[in-house]
Amino acid sequence: MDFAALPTKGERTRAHIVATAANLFWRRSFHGVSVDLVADAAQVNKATIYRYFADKGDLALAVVRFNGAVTIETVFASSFDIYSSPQDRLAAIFRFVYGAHETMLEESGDIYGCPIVGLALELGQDMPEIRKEAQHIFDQVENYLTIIARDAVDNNGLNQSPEMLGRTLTQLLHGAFASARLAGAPSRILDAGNASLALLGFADTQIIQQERV
Amino acid sequence: MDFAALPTKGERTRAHIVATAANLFWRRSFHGVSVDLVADAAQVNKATIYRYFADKGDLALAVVRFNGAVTIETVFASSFDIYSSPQDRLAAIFRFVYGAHETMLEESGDIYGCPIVGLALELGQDMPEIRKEAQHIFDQVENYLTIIARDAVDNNGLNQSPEMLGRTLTQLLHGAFASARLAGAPSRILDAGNASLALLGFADTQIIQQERV
Amino acid sequence: MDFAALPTKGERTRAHIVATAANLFWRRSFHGVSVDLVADAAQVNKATIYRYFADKGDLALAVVRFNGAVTIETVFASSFDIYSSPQDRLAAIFRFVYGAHETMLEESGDIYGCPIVGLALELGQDMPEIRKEAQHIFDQVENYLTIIARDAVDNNGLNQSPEMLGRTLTQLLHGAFASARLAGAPSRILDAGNASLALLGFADTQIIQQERV
Amino acid sequence: MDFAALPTKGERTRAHIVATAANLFWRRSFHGVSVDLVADAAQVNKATIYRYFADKGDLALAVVRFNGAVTIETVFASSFDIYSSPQDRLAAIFRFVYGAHETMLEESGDIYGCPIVGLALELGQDMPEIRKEAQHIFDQVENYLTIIARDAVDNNGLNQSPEMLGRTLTQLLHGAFASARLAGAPSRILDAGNASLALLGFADTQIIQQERV
DNA sequence: AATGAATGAGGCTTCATTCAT
DNA sequence: CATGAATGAAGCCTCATTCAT
Repeated sequence: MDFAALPTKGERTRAHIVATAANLFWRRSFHGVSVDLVADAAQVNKATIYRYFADKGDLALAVVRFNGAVTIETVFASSFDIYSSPQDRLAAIFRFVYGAHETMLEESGDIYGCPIVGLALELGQDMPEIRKEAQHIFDQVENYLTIIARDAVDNNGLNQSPEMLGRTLTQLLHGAFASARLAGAPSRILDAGNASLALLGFADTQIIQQERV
Repeated sequence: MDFAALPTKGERTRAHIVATAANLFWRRSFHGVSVDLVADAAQVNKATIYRYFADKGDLALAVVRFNGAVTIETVFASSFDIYSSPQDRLAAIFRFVYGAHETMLEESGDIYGCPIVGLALELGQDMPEIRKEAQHIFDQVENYLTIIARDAVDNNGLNQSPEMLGRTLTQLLHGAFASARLAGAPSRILDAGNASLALLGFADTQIIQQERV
Repeated sequence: MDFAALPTKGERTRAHIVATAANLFWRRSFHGVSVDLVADAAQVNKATIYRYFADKGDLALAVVRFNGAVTIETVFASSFDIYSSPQDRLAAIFRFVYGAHETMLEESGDIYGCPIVGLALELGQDMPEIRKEAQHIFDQVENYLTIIARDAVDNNGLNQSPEMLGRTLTQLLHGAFASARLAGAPSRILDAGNASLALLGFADTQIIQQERV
Repeated sequence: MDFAALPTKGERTRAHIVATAANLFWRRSFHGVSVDLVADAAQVNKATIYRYFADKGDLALAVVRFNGAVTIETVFASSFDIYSSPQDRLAAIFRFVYGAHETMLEESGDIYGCPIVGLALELGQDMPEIRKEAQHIFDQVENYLTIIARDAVDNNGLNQSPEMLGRTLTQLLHGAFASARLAGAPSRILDAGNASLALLGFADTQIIQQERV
């Protein structure tokens, strides 16, 4: 994510375009954003975009990969780095997602749903690679959540398979995004987070919004 | 849904256009389907579409309403009509959704996700009415699921609020669609269904695919 | 060519587009003319062009067919209708081509070569249909010229095969267009015409420019 | 044509670009080849091309000159060097052209027409210099063929002017290229060659394909 | 109630060309 | 001498929409 650190100027330009497009596609969908608009927003000539991406779909694929990398890194890996108990990790993950939604709502007055699923739904039919990529990302997510589930099963002596619990947690996370977007309410993320904790036997733990500056 | 029963020819034409568009938008997204294509598929002149709908967005709104009505009627109301116990009702709902996914996969080789959420995600930004409508539909869904949760809480003596459980069930259902679509696997619906049953304390009950003709 | 006689309005529009494009492609080559320009020249919206032609190449194909039909009809068939002796027919053909070149030069200050060969050379590689069509047209031309050759062989007792003579006449006609275009001189058409007559044993006959109004 | 012999590296680079472009323009026409493609094919940076040529048209002009020089040298001058009788010279010229067509067909599965006329037809309108250059080249060709015609007239006592015969031979050569390209048949070159010999009174001589390795 | 025909705007992509290194 | 990077203009095509019948 540290563009300035990228070796060549070209790679920096490319990364800048991807980040710009990621933001736009997230807010307005793939078809709602023209290549012209991406170029304008990135302050780059349209032809420059085509120097780095074969076509608009190729850009979308790069965006999905970018979104996936950012998500895994900043949400999951970092929660695992900071915390070690399953309840802390899970709470951290949902706290992060919730915080992002709060910020989103404040800054742009709206809530946009999961940027990976959004693109995958819109383009999945025409671009199988995009769906493959999204699937791959959520396999990773499920892996993280399954680890949490396994630790919870061990700690709390649940008699459910960690794998199934991991899958359920993943689906709940999907549902959290969808319902937050439809209702326009970040609190739906908290609902899903608390339900997830309850599911793993941490009924006492509640996700509480951190103070944000 | 029984078009032939509609009084005037105009109403039948209109309903036919909506049903055709619903199918196309579902499979290929809103922007992936041109008005020309809808006209061709419905075997209707393009100008006829504009006789019944102010613009393409208006058609999309009608499609969302249509999808909502069909879903509530054929999935939720009908499950409630046939069954009375919470576990039977829940199982029936998921069995229906699962069956629809199996059929979808067989007939078109792919799985398309929730048609209501799909349109809401794609158009939510530009057409608030559509998101409102989708929200309204899922409020009804949540109502149905909350009733089931309440009965389960009563039956099984759970110490969770039916409202929160209803919400969680709704989110799990959202997640079921998303994950089935990404993975291309109808079994994800069964996973969510069984998790839902477990959540309500019906760990013994399993949703099993009915014989289909 | 009588557009007003075409049954439907659509067919007239289509024919008008083809005729306009034929003229432009002839003067400025296929790639030298944009679809926008064709639309402007035909006083038709660009989208209207795409209502009648799948793409620009499809329009070029229609143009080649049009050019072929016009050529066969106005040059060859009509010369055969009016005259019956081989030398009269051949002279009429070349007189017509020569006259067209003179007019061209007067009206636009330049000479454009054969519109069929021009398009075939430029597009033959990417559009085999176009070359096929051009080949078909010149097969017809060769047929006409072979008939003339056969009659000449009979009349003048030449000991060459009419088929080979027909082919040579066809090649000379090709060369006449090329050399007239390169030199910017209509007289090259007369040269080829007189050489053709000589070839068939009509050394006395000379093609003379008719008085033109 | 011996690039390695060129004094400076720059001249070699330039010559290499011209030769590469000549080949591409020949096969795919001027507008069908982008500067990018020329750069790729020549394994040279695009900016390097603009170091040696003012613009793409300038490159085309260089290509026409190159084609002309190669043609005159390898086909006409060399035939005149090797042979002295008119029929041998003419036969050698057509044999060469025919052989080139056979090779072309074998190596690339297609036949491309005269590269000089092709460019002149496509660009003649926008670039008068190119047409001038092409005209100049074919004046030289006509000179060579007129010399052959003159010798034939002397030898065979024909009562036609060598100049007119030279012109006819030139036009037949043009027609040979055009008809070979349209029909995709190298044999059309032989047809024109034999017709040319017959025209000069060498009815007995036939051009026969040489054994090629 | 329905249709064939037409349109303006805009989308995606590519091109020839130049700049800075 | 050569290159990686960038750009403005233009090209082809499609879309949603309307008109006249």
